[in-house]
Amino acid sequence: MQKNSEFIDKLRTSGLRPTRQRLKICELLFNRDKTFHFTINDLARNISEKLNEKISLATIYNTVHAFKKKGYLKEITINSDKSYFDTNITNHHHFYDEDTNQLIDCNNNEIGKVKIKNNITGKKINSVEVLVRVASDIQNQN
Amino acid sequence: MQKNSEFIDKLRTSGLRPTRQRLKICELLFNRDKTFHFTINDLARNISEKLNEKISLATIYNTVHAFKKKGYLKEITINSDKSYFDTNITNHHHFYDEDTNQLIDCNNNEIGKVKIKNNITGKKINSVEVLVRVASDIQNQN
DNA sequence: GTCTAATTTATAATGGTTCTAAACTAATGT
DNA sequence: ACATTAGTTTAGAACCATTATAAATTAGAC
Repeated sequence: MQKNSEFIDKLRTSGLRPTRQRLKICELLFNRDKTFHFTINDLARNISEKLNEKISLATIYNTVHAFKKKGYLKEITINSDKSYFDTNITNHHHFYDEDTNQLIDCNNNEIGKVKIKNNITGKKINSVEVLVRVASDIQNQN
Repeated sequence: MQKNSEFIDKLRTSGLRPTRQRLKICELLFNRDKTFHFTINDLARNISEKLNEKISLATIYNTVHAFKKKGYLKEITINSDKSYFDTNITNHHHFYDEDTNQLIDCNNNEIGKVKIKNNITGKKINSVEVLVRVASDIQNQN
């Protein structure tokens, strides 16, 4: 839960002007008890349903990408045509339910720490992401 | 290294007719010492350079997807606009070099076995994929 | 060879994302 | 308060990777 003035500070300190549109999107994304996953499409739908004012699709794309760049969102790519944004920016992993297309955060202790024994010479590790794909126990259909 | 007759069998046993186009693509993809990663674009370029005959882009898409569906290829999605296919269909993980856009297989012992302590009730695990993003040690540029 | 269903093909259509350039607005200085 | 400037928003066009279409071709079976 964050207040409007906190969003203004947050945006300003990261070099983004706190515009009306960005603040509305902040409220929708960050003024919550729990973090969540969304697609651009989800967000656009949410905005047009919940808000009295319209925000241009271009602005939605711009804002989400700006927030990602500033580290307020993480992108989780499932496959070439399904990409989610995550308001949980801590290091964590995911289950992906292939039946329901649901992306589910792993709790602290559901996945043990991934041990990287040898990294590529001269490179530093930016992230380690585990994606566990699950589906109904019944025989997989093709 | 596989022979043409082996590809014919492989295709036939999986219910795919061994057409001239599919066999050519099999040769390019599977007639190698080492497995590798490619994008559809890479493959299309490869075909137009190395082959005397033209294969329609639609056929390339169809074939790659058919091969994936039959389990002869795995798809590795890096982000919303970068997706690779992998001729290594064994369980393994990847490094992704964000400087060079190179996808690199992890050797057997570079990443320890990922421990899944709690799975989602009633679901079976289809795959566990780890992607380690690396980049030059020098300060990350935005 | 004949038949049928699968496959290939060129091309059109699709649709999500990015680009454009004009209008608007936040921030700063006067 | 006003003027200026650079950043932002906007609608709509453009882009482009992928998929759909429907006609031509081909593999497999008889």
